[in-house]
Amino acid sequence: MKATITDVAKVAGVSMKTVSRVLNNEPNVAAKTRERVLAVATELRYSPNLAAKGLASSRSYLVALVYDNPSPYYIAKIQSGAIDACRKYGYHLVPEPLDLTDEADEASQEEAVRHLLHRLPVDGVILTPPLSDSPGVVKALETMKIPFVLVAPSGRENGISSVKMDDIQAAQEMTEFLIAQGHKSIGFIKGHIEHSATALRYEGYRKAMANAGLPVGRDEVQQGDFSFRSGVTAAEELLRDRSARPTAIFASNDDMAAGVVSVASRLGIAVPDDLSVCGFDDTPLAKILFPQLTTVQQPIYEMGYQAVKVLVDPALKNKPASTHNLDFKLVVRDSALIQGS
Amino acid sequence: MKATITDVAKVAGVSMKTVSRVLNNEPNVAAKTRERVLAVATELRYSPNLAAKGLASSRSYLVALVYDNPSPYYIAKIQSGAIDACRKYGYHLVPEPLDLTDEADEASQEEAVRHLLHRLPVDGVILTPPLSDSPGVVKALETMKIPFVLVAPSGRENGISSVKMDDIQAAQEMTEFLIAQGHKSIGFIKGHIEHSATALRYEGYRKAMANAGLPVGRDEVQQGDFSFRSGVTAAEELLRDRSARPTAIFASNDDMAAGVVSVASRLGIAVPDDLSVCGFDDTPLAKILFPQLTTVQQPIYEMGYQAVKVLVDPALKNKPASTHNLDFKLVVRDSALIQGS
DNA sequence: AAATGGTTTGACAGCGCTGTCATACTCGAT
DNA sequence: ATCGAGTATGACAGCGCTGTCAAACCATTT
Repeated sequence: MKATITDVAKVAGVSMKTVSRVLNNEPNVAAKTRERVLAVATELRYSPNLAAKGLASSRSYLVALVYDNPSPYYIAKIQSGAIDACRKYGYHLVPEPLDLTDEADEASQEEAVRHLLHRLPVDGVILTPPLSDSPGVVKALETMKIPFVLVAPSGRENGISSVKMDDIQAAQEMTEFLIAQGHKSIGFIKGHIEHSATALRYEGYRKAMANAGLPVGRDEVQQGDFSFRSGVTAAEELLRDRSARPTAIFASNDDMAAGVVSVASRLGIAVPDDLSVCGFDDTPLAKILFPQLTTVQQPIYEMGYQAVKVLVDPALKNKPASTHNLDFKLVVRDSALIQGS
Repeated sequence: MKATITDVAKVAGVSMKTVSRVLNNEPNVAAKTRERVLAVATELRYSPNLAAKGLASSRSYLVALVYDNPSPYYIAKIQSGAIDACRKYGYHLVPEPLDLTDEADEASQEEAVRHLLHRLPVDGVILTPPLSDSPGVVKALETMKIPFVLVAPSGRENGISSVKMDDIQAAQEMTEFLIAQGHKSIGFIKGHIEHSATALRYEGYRKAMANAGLPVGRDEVQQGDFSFRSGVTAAEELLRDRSARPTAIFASNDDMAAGVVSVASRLGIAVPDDLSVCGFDDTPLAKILFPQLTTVQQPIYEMGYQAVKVLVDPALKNKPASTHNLDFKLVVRDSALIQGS
């Protein structure tokens, strides 16, 4: 049924070891031999047994994606990128949700991770936010000596590899875009206090406003929590004063931007004619909404892909920790259209 | 660092095999011995090496979730249920997206699956829609003799295990709910022609209408394709005639229902006062929309959980193929509220 | 006391592969 | 022709575990 290395070796008339060398692209094999082995392997439909490989080389060819993220959309995209990368390198991805809500203190978080990874010996771990900011989780991985990568961590952890996006820069560019449209009074809705992106996006907004010499009034910035409902509340506040309301609102995620749009339509404020609205994240919602949302597209898929690469690519593996900054993209749609176009 | 069975055996003063027996809950071990071994195992923080176990027993303790589904939300939920079940049974879940868009004919689909599963020897495969209706994929699994379960297949495949939900019944109950609200003219928007659920949901609608003795006018049923846009188009058609429009619209998924709601608000038709709207699926969108959508909640998580159970639970494994019908739930929200409440 | 049948235990091989190390082979320089 | 320094190949053990089968043990029954 399923061919083994021994079978291939026999048919090709070489030793198992040589077959192994060919299959793993090791050097020191004559071109002719390599060719022959390869031919036999495909003919016999040979495919390696991961368990045996793993046992012999004490590697598992498995990468764990550890997450504790409320957004299935975000995880799905990361996962999608990670799986594609895994396939390229002959690895497999094992998603491991980790519920830390019950583990308040650092020590028990550490224990939870340890327990999780004890069962499955993986060659690497990808930590997604908010886990990438959890000291307990990071510590567990360090003591277990399992290589890991942080996805979108907030701080500038040194000595740890990470893949991230420049939230500050993105928020800044989005704000600059609005300013370039002629807006002078731009409302901002902040995200959940505990989420690391919140501060970064706000900083980008402030920077852009400051650079343009535009004052930011106290009432122009509202606290939200990334939920639709908080967007509604914030928008009501922002749009309360008919005479002095902002001409644009930048919500720091799409859900809240959707809240803004819904309030605007209830109040009879036309978007984008009377009010431009921007979101952040480019969730599926952004395209479903009417009008469609101008937003920032994060390189989520790419982060997943890159994370795996950092872990398993022989060229990057075992190298000193590296930080990979991936590019975002401003997606301009109807909710904050270019004026006069 | 990591203890092996040999270590445990030595410390406990028994043979490796006995330790193995204890750890796998095999019978014929003296209670006292079992206890001692267990104690040593925990003391040594022993945890089995999956690769070695797999190699020796020619099992992998891995279950593949094979999908080709455009909806990340659906997959995420299935996956979540499947992972939880895997954890319970000591297995792990490996998601395997399978892009069949390039493989038109059955034979090449078969080959694609074979290739996919050739690399990773899994103990079972979960097929999600629309793959659960693909003859090529099913055939590949059959010839490879890999146990598999179908999630929400359309037909009544015999000899194959499946977990499903009764779409007909659900659509029927939703329609009956609307009828009970006093609606006599209920519009229906069908889903994508190629999707198996489309016909089932439509059938449920027709049944309910027929049972209530309500005629279904030609204009009352529109063809959609599960997209927001198609919901918009269908709603425009349904609501075109001001005088003879339906008082309720049942869209066969939430995205299309969202389309209906947006058209209604554009036309100044109040939901639910002038028009009740229902969806199907209970996607996150349903709660974000204003008004929130009355819809059908599918047991997606449960299907994932049950699927793994069928595959790995010793009590169900190797048993004749079984079909598991899981319960749906009508979620009544503002878009089709109970009258007068 | 011997025979019976069941329970408990262990010795050992081997799953399919890779790491290690020894051997054989190649070729340019002497 | 001879040597040395690679380059190419193979023999073999062993990764950590389980399946098989035989041995030892126990409590009955004759």
